[in-house]
Amino acid sequence: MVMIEPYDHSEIEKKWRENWQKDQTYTTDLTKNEKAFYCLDMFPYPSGEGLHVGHWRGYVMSDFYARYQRLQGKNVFHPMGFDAFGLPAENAAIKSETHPKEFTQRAIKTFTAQLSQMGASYDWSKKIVTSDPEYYRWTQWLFLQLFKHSLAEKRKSLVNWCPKDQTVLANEQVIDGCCERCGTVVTKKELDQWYFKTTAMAEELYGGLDGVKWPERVKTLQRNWIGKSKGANVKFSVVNSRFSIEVFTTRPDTLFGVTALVLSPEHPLVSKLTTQESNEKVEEYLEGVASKTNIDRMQAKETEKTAVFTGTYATHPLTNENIPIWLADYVLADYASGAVMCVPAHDERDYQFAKTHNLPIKQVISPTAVSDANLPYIGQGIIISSKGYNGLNSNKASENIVADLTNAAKGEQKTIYRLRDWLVSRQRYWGAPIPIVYDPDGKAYAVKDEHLPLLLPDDVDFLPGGESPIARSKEYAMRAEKLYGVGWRFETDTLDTFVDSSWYFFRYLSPTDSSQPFDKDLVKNWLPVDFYVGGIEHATLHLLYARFICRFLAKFGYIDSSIAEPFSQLFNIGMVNMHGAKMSKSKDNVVSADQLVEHYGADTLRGYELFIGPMDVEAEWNPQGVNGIHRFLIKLWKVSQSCQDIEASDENNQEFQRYLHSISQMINQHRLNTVLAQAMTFLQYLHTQPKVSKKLLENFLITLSPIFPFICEELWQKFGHDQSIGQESWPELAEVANYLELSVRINNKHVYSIPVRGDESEEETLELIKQSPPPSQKDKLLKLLEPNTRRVYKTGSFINFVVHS
RNA sequence: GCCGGGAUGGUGAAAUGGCAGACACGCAUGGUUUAGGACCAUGUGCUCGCAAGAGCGUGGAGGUUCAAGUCCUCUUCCCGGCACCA
Repeated sequence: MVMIEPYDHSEIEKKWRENWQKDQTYTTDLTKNEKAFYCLDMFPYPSGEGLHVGHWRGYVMSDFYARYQRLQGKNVFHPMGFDAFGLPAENAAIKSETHPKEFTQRAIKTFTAQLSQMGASYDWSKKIVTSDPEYYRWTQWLFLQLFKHSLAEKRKSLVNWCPKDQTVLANEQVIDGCCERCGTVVTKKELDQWYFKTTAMAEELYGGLDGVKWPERVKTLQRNWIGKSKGANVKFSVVNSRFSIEVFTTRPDTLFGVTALVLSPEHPLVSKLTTQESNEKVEEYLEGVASKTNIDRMQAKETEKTAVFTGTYATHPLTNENIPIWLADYVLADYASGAVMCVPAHDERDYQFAKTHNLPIKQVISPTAVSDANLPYIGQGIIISSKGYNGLNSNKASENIVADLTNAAKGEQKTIYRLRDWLVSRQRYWGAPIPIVYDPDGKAYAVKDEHLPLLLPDDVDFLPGGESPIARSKEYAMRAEKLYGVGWRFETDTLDTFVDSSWYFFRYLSPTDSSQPFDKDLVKNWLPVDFYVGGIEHATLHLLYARFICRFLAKFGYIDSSIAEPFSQLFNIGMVNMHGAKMSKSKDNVVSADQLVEHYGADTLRGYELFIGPMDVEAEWNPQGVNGIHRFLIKLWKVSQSCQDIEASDENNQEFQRYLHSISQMINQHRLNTVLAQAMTFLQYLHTQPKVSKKLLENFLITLSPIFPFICEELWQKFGHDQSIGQESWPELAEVANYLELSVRINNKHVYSIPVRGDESEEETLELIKQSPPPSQKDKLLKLLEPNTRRVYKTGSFINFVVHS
C-alpha cells in the first residue's frame, strides 16, 4: 500500500464530518435495549462566546467513552442539547437590544457548529432545547405533578434577593453571601414564592448517595449540604403560660447543664413571651437585629453574642428548675425549631453567650479523661451532676434521658436536616412560565392541561424591575381572563432554569413526543445514566435537584420505581486554566478552540485535551504542548504508509498485547493521559521496526479511534475498509509474559539485570547469576551466593541480597 | 473552626510497597531545509567529573520494612467546600 499525500487534517476532517452526518453513523436505535449504555454530558448553556478549550475537555472525555463502549459492543446513546433559558441570555439581550429568543438561537447555531467540528459522536436527532415550547410544556407539566402531590407550594418567607439581577435566588445560588451569577451582595426580602419541597425527601437524598459511583468529594459535598443530624427534641413548658418551647439538641446527655433557653429573634413566640418590664429592651433589640444586613450577620465576630432577656422562664423537664428565656441572633430562625437549650459548659457558642451575659455555667461531664478540660470542653465523657444519670457515659446517658423524656411526653428522638426547600420562582422573563392561575380571590389552581404550553408572552420589554417582566404583558393578562374568566390571572414569575435541567436526560429519549414527557418503557431501559461527565460546580445545584426530581418521579410511579438515582456513575472533569486562572472573557485569557482546530485539526486538540493531565484535576493550558500530539499524528500517518500486508512477528504481537493490557486498565480507571503516553511509546516502537504488519496497525488504529476519530477513520478507509472503524470490535486481550528482565540488587540497590522467562525458581535464578555475573561485580556477587546470605526473592521481578555493614 | 483534596525536574506529569522522573513540552547539539517553520537523530533531575563513575534527591521531622513518593505518627504550606446548623 502506498500513500504519498501528506497528513491534511482539514480535508480529512471535513470529509468525515459530512460522511458521518450523511450516514447517520451515530444515530441510536433506542428500542434496541440490549447492552444499552447512556453516555451523557452536562448540556451547555449557549452563551454568546462559543466554546473554548476548557469546554472541550469534558466533551472529549465523554466522547471517548461513548466510542470506546461502542467498540465493546454496547448500544451507546450519546445525546446533546441546550440549557437555553436563563439570565445571561436575558442580560445579553438587554445589552444588545435583541430578543432573548433570537440571541439564544444564534448562540445555539454557533455552538452546534463548534460541537460538530470536534467530531463528537452525538446523536443529533435527539437534540433538545429547553426554551422550546415543546420542551417547556413538559417542564410545566412536571411542576404541576409536584403541585398535585403537594410538593410544590407557595409561601411567604424571607428569601435571598439579588438587587442587581432583580430576582430571588435559591440557597444553593448564594455563594459567600453573593449572587452566584453576578457577584452582587445578596439581601433578604420577604416574598410570597413557590418552593419545591426537597426537604420532604431529605433522608432518601442522603441515603441514596451510598449506592452511586460518584467521586467521594461530591458525595461529601452533598452530605454536608443535606446536613443530617441525629438528636432529640426537648419540650420546655413556659412558666405561667400554656405555651411550650421545643428545642433540638444533638447532646441530650448535657440536658442537666442547661442554664438558659435561647430563641432566635424571629421565633414566633417572641411577642407572647416578652414581659411588660422587658418589652422596651426586647423591642430595641429586635430593631437592631432587623437593621443588620445579611453581611453584617455573616461578618459579625463569633464572639459577639448580643442577646436580650424576655423576662420569662421555662421549666426544666427533668429538674423542674426555672430556666430564663433569652433572645439572641446567634440562634438561626430557619434551622430546627429556631430555639436552643444553652449549655455553656460544653458548647463554644453557649459559653461565649453565657460569659457575655453573666449566666451560670454548669458542668455535667466529668473533666477527668477529657483531653482539654478548659471550659467549654466539648466531646463525650462520664456524666456528673445529673441525678440518676451520673456515672453513665454520654451515649448511654443520652439514650436513657431520651427514653425518660419520651415516657413523660416531654421529648423524643429526632433527626433533622440542614437542607432547605428549593425556591423555584424567578422574577425574570427568560424562563418557563409557572403554570398556575389565580382566581379573583387569589387562590392558586393548576393551569389546565389543554392550555399547556403556557407560552411566554411576546409583548414585553424584558427589563428587570423587581417584579416579573411578564406581569407587564397586556396579552398575558387578557389570555388568562379569556381562558378562565374575569378577574383570573396567571402567575407571572418564571421557573428557575435548574428546573429545566433537572429532567432533561429523560426527555432525550423521546424528544419529539407530543403526548407525554417521556416514554416509561424507554426510561426503564435506559436510565440510570451510565456515565455522566461535567464540572464540579454543580455538586449541590443541578445534581441535587436532578436527584430530587428523579426520586419524585419514581416514588409516584411516573417512572419505574427501581430508578431511584438518575446517574449511576459521575465523573467530574477538571477545569482548564490559563495563566493560573479560569478562562473568562473579562480576564482576557480565553483560548479559543476554533483557531487551534484550523491550525492543527480537531484530532490534535482532542488528544491534547486528554494528554494535558489527569482528567479529574485542574490543568494549565500550555499552548506549545499541542505540538507533541500533532507530531504523534504525523508519525502515525507515516508509519501507516510504510506498513505491509504481512503477519506480525511474535515480538511485535507481544509488544502490542502489553500495550493493550496497560491501556485497558487505564481506561477503566479514567486515566486517559497515560493511555496516550502508552500509545506514543508503542508508536515509537513500531517506528523503529523494519517491517510493520498492516493487521497489527489496524488493531492499533481501533484502539486510537476513540481519541482520534478522524485520522483513524481515514486510515481505516485507506486500508480498504468500507464501513466505519467505529463498528469494529476492541482487539482481543491475550496472555503475555509479564517480565523479561530481573533486577539483581544488593541492599535494594540495582546492580544489573538478567533476562528471564518470568517463572524461575529462586535456585534457578541464583544459578543464572553464578553463570554470568557482570565482570565488575563478579567477586562480590559470587560471595553473596553463599547460603547464609539473607535474600529476598520476588519471582520474575528481582532478587535482593541483604548485607549489613 | 469543621470536612475534603493536594505538594515529585525549567514546565505538564508517570510510578499494584520493588531500578523515582515513563510520556510529552521546553531547552541543547547535530542533520535536513533558500530562509523561517516543519521534520529527523542524540542528550537533558541536582552536585562533582573529560569520562567511567560517585554522592544527593519526591514540602519538613520521625517511624515501620530487606525495600517508602507510596504505609504509620507529627508538622508546614497550598487549593476547594461548609461555616454561630445547636
